Amino acid sequence: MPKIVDEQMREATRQHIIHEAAQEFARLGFDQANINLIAEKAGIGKGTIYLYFENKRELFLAMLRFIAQTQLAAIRGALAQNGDLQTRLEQLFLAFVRLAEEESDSFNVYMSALYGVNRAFRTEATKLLRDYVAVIAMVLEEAQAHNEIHIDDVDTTALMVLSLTESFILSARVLGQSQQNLMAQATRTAQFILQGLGATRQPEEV
Amino acid sequence: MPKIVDEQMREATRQHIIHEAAQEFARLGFDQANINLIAEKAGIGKGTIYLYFENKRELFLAMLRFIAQTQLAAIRGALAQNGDLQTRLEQLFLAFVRLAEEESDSFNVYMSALYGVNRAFRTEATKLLRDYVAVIAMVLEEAQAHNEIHIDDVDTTALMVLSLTESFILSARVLGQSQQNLMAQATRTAQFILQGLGATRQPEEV
Amino acid sequence: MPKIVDEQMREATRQHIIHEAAQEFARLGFDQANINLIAEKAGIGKGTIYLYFENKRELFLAMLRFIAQTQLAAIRGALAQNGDLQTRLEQLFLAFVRLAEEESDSFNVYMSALYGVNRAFRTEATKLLRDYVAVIAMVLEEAQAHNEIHIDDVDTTALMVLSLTESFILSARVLGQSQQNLMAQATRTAQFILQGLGATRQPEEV
Amino acid sequence: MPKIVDEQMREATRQHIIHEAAQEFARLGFDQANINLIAEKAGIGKGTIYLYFENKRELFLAMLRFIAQTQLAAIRGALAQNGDLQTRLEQLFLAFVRLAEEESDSFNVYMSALYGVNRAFRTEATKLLRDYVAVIAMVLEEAQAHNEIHIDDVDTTALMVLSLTESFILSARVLGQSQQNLMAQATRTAQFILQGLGATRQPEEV
DNA sequence: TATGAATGAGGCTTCATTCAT
DNA sequence: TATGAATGAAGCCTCATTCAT
Repeated sequence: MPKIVDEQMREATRQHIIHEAAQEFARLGFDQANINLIAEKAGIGKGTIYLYFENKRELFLAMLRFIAQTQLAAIRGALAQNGDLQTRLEQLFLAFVRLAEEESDSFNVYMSALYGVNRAFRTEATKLLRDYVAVIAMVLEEAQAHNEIHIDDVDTTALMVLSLTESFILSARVLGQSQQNLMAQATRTAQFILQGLGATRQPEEV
Repeated sequence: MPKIVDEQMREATRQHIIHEAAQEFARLGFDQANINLIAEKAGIGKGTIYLYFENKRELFLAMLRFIAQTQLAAIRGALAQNGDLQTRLEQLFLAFVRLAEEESDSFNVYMSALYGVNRAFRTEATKLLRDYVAVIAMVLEEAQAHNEIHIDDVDTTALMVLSLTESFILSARVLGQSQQNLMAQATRTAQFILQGLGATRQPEEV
Repeated sequence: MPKIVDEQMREATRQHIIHEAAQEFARLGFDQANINLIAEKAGIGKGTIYLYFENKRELFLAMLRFIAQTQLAAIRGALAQNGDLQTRLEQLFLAFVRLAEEESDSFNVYMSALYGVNRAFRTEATKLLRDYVAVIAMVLEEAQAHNEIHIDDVDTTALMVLSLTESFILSARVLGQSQQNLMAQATRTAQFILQGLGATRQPEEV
Repeated sequence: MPKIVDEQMREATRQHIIHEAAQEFARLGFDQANINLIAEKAGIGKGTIYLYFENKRELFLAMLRFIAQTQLAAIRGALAQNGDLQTRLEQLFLAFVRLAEEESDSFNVYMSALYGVNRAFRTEATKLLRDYVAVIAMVLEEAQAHNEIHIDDVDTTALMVLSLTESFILSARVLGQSQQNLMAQATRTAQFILQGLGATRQPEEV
């Protein structure tokens, strides 16, 4: 069945292009990134890229969707583990720190899309933001079911948790803090959030 | 002394160009914005812009610096008023909401620069971020002097406060929440922060 | 002998490609026509077309030759019937009207080639023009043998007859006249030509 | 008043570009013609051409309109002179021969547009065809007023006259006849047409 | 000082053609 | 023989920047 092999090859090439594209887009942004250079770095011909993506914009969106999947999977993985809310919030924080560091290209591209001016990209990036909020909301509801906390508006609170986590890391990176430094803040930030939520049983009081 | 008058005229024109540039840059981003169109909207010749700014990039940076000054002034103004920490944090929050709404062009441009990929712009935008942190740190230290709170690392905490505030607003806007909705969150967010900080006297307990 | 069957198959495929090519070339012209699309419409692979034709240009020329054969056969058929010159000129006119209508793709392609700018194509198209003139010259000579007319320069006159017939139809089509309208002009145009030739016995005087 | 000088300069440049464009379009056709080469031949920068014409297509159309004006003026001039119908038809014929020879670029471009496949161009070229027919129809009506001829459908007859004249010349050129040869056919073709029209007083009978 | 016509580098995209399977 | 994925030359067009006026 060469069909399946071909299909696998095609998908592999697609992923490869997306990977190279992410590097270029992260380095230069959408407009300054050069399709020809992406093709060259991917080791394929200029025209070949158009066999996989309709145009530059679609390549960017495909890359964005791929990044979103990857990042969401990482976050879901971090929150999947059992533990009390404090632990899970720490995991969330650490997962974001890791993403920002290890997938910094993706992270940058994603943030650019989210807070940048291109509406088409923002729409796509926003989907991931919603997914993040949903995942965190679910964690909060579980904590609530276990009487760890009591909150009125779960979604807004989830947004607050996400914002704090993400933006804290982003700002810290912009200000030049090391990954080491950042990770050390995990417990503290989780405490901050828990206390902010008025957790019924605050960890350090146990 | 026509020299001074000329100098005033020149500065006025400069500000005018920056103002029009901000609109275009906010609308389209750095790359998609068109220098010729900015000149046209500013009512000056295409070449004239280069008598005020070396090139497109310098125009963008000049605009960024202007925005930074304006925004920082707004934030300083909000925090200048007397009151307890809760009140001041609410003011900080409200000031950001207003900025995001009333100076949305500037706000967008600034966020793009901060989280975007162009290093030159990020460097400039980061300066504002540092200034923000410094202002908030000062407020926190005052509150500490008044025994309202006790915190170890003032700078990190200030960053946390800023991150939460700014990112919360940014995310809420991306998710489509109205200014009304946002403003209603001021008290709640301030409480969240205060509790997170482990404030010695939590407002609702009074 | 599978050899012959193969040869027939090959020729059939060739004709099929030419047929589809004619539609595309007629619709879009040589440059805008897309080889890949022609292959697709012909139900064969992109590469296969190059097993039958050296390149796009040769495909176009082959198509042109095929069209020329078809059209010349139609004209010969129209003029083969017995009758006086008036009748035969009417038949000639009607044959062109039919060609322009029923084989409009071919007709368009042919006219484009003849009056277009590509020298290679014009050369090929000119061959058909010469054949047309030759066929009409023969008819004129027969009429002369029957004392229907007397003309000095048979070739030039034949060219005149062809020009008038063909161009009249072409112009009428360009101006949007219907096939019905055009066909009604057959007798009149034939008379016009005959009178123009100074026919010894003009039909309407009989 | 630099405005007028500038306006004249601008128009001169425009005409110059059109002139160079006509050569390239006549030589290679619309698709094969190269905008960059046209600019180079016109002695201007690549981008400059777009200050005068929106895009390649508009340049082609502008050129077509210019050609149409020029050709129609030539034809009108030829028919403006007094004289009987025979003389005027000869002048028409000679005018077309001259156009085909002296303005062969324009003539080719025009014919390509008229009989080619690009609809947009055909529409524009058709306008000239209508103008031609109108001018000839006017001449025929004058002749009719002078009792030189009697015709029922002036427009159709005018189309016939135009078709014969134009196509005869076109075909003769395609077949390689010299301008000398062609011009010698003027009287003969005019007679052919007059007789075809059933002129009341045929020249050779006088 | 102010202008805007002119420039040309640069980039996305198309598509005829090739070639490994 | 048939295929279609891959190629890369080629070209239209944009726009930041220059410079003569």
